[in-house]
Amino acid sequence: MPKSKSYKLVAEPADLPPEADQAHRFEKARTAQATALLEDYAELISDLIGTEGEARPTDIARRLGVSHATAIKSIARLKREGLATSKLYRGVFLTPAGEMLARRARARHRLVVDLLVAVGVPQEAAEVDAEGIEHHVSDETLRAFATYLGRA
Amino acid sequence: MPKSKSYKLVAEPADLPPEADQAHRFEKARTAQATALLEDYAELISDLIGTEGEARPTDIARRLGVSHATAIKSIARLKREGLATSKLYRGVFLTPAGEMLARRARARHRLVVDLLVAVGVPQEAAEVDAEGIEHHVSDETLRAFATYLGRA
DNA sequence: TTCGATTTGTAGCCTCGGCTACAATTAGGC
DNA sequence: GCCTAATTGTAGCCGAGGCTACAAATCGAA
Repeated sequence: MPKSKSYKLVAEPADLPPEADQAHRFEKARTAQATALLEDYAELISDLIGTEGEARPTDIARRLGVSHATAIKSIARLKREGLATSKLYRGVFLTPAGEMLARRARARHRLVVDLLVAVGVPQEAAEVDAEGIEHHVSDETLRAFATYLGRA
Repeated sequence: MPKSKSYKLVAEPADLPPEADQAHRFEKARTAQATALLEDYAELISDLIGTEGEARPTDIARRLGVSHATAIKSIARLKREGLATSKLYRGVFLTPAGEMLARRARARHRLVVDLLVAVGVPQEAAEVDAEGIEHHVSDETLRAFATYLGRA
């Protein structure tokens, strides 16, 4: 059944079938989800090193609410991706790439919380929701948030 | 399923160590992610039935940008969860529960897009980001959005 | 009606991110 | 210094959600 012709308001890649646009959005959301966990770990490891002096797997696990085995497995993934390093039975450290990821994740997190609060979301709800939202906020949207908050 | 907080596998804050709060937030984000796919499917199926008269697996797959096999497998999960029905080689339909989920997902999606646009995010970026964000917006935050947009 | 193209479904494989159970190592109390 | 407790790491299981390849059913045209 041929559907009626739609029109696009946005240029980008010339003339794709209309549903490709939608598919592209879902794909974006999926890839964002794939990096979400890495961002959470990087941010947390950075925090722990800053406040505790070191980032130990059990602390990471407790903070994230997962078993230590899960945390260690995820840390292994961070290492595979070149974001962290660690030696056997020693703490975890971030590579420069990991630090950068953590810094950007933290900045994004704060901006999202502040934006939510600014539009009237209660602080606690903002903190909770931001945890899931932050990974899906594009740079463009982030800039708009900063502008809205008067930090352009 | 709705994110009812009536049953709690996780204790409330206040009488817990400080890091439990953080763990609780991460857990919320994880469970939200678990229902995200179901919401996307329900919303899309509802849309397709509305605009095309039927929801066929291949159309669903194309819109979501996944293989038809993946779509069919996910549809099977929707059926397991009591959100959809289908007979062999026939289209997919939503149960009342599925319809409800779709309706709420769509309303939330629109509210998120509108809120983003209202704070200055370009339309196209808002559409893209909302796809990932919508699943992590709590009812409380949603109400704040509605109030902000003057639709309280 | 028959036959090929399309659609739908099945089988099997992969990675990821949970988990428990168990093993190895380190750290602390005595 | 030694022995126990805590920590760290490993193995193996599970389900979710991707994929390809193949099989079965339906549709449509000749």
